[in-house]
Amino acid sequence: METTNGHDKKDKKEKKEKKEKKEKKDDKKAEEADEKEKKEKKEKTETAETGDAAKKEKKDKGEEKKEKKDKKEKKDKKEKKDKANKEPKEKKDKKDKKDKKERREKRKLRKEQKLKQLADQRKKAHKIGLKGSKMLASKKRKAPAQSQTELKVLLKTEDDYEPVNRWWEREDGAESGKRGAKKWDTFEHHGLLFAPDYEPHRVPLIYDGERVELPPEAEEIAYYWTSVKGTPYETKDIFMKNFWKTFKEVLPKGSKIKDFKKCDFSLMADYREAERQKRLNRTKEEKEAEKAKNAKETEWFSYAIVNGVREKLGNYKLEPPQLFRGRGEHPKQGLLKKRTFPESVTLNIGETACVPKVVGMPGHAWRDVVHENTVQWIANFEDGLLTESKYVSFAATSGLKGQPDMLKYDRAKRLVRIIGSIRTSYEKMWTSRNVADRQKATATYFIDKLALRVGGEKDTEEEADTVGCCSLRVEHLKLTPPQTIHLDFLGKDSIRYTNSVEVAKQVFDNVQGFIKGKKQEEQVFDKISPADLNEYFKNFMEDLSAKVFRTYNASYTLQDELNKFDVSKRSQLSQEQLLQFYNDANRQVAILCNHQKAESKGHAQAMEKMKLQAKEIEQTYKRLKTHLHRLQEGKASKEAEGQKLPKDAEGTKKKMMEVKLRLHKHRTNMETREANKTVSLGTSKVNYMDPRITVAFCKKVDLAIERVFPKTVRTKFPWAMHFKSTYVFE
DNA sequence: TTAATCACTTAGTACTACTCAA
DNA sequence: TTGAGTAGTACTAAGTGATTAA
Repeated sequence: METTNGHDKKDKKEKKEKKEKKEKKDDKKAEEADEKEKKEKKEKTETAETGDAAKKEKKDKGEEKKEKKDKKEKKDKKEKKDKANKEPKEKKDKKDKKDKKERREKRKLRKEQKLKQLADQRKKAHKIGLKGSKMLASKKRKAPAQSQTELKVLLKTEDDYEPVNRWWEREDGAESGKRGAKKWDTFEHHGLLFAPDYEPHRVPLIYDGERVELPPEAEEIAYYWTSVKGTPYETKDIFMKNFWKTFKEVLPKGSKIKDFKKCDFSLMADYREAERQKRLNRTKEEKEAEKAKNAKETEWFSYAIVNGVREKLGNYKLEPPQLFRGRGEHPKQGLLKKRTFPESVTLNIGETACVPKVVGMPGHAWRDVVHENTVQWIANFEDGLLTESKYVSFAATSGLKGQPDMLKYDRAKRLVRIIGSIRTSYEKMWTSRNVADRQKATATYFIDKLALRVGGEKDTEEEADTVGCCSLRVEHLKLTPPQTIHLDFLGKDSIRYTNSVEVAKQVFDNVQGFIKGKKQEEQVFDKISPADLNEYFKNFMEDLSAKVFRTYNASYTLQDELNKFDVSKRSQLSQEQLLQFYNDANRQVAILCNHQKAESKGHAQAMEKMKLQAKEIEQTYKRLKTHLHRLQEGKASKEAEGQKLPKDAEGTKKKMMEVKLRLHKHRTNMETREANKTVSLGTSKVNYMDPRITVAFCKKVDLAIERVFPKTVRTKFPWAMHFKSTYVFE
């Protein structure tokens, strides 16, 4: 048990007294500093305003008042201090506390007054500024820009800024970023924004050549169908079948609509298109006004306050009803994803916070309200179709998302240090007598070398049939001796992965052994699951799992590619060329992780056009070359006039250089476009590559960070921006 | 021990606003 | 000035991995 002796008590008393003295001193200092700042700011502001006599008088009067006020305050303070000194210790302590509180409140009040005063001044100054500018305009416009700029600078107060939430500098960051850790003590938000009601348009459907007006319920489903017009869903069998099933269910009894093929939705589709055009044709002002109106309406919902700090939310708008657009061969695509009502929503909020009202849905109520401070969601709701619940959480720019994200890159960085021992381990294990161990080692090899996802089990009746490493089937592999494996399967989002790799001889032999005697639809790694692999990884690092390998691989590859940059040639390169170098590195990562995108509609056509343009440029160059020869032989004058060619050899040479450069630029452009036609660079940038590597590279070669990180990415990684050019991912 | 659930990250698509060359 | 192409962003589907329940 802890004990306290007399000496300790004395020490404590002394310390306490010292502390109190210090606090008093600090309070006084703070007050003085406040006053000084106030005075200075006021002086500056007022000087900047106009400087005319009337204003000065006001200022003088104001100062007089302020001085009187100051004196009074000082007098009050002195009196209190004297009085306090005379009082007994206990009373004095109480009194001190009370005084401190009072002082705090006074300071707060003064601050508010100051802010109000400054805001008033700003309003005044704005008026004066306007007046001033008009006056100046009539008087030869004497440097109006300068005086106005000054006003702007001086009139900014703390009112104009929100303190930066430097969550990455918090000492408890590493702990609070972990899953299951306490996220908040106080937590409030305004609930969710429900999707607007469907508004019937009464545009008929044409059935078998006849116009049929549908009841609102059926019209709504039919109208959703027109939203997939022009997309691949329109012609997909599962989608059509499921839509028809949904549509039939809402048709009135005895409806003559019996056959999907006889349904013509074109009038509705035209109506949708007309509405879209109407929106597109709005004037700039109309668009801006609507944007501002929407922003005002949604602002209320878009932030939460976590431990007193404002944090941006992500998907606070609930998903509107629509036909489900599952990827690949998802068995449920085309079915209706129903509207979400408050009765399907559970809110998570601080115990002492006000439970937000259900806005726009009179008579409805939240399903439940909970106070879970170990999770990062503000609400969860049942999906209107799938048997899962979805979460409403914070934006990627928030601290709550940023903290674990930052830890993710540190985890991948720690993997760099132990990857050697992991490789030694699995290379030893791949010859084990135990099949499960051999499979574990071989699967780890694929995850390590090819950055494959781990590949969990899936319910193919509810989801599309896609696979990852552990769920690979015999049909997905082809083996070519001595040691090449061809992979061809549909991965996440039904994106096709094709790759032919020369693997280690032992890996080749193992895979050959695993698939021997198995049917095409049987699993290659039938003795292991993702959980087994993750358990194995825990032997090397407490928080290592299969997905860390992808982060590690992406970051390592990026750094490796960027290291190829020859700094000695830096001065010869433009920002465009530097950007291209970076994007090439980024592309290597995207290819490794198999990040794809659909080829844009006009790609082939655009490429054809570019090829023609390239030919034209080539011809121009040839023509110039011939022209130069003729000029040198003294024959070219007539042709030069007809074709607008330069009149002398020097001019022609100069023109030739220009055309050559243009051709080079054009060809590079074509190559890049072709190389990027199905490669998506953004996914690895946002999710996989350690941002510090990019920041360091940009600083090293003097490439503007905005060229590689758009605003959203920059605000997602504020913690990475201050790293130096010497940062290394190792 | 296995399956189900929960909580989170990763992913491509669709749309809009912006940019730049013709 | 226009229109094609691109960048940026909102949206939401589809993964992973830890925890809980059976």
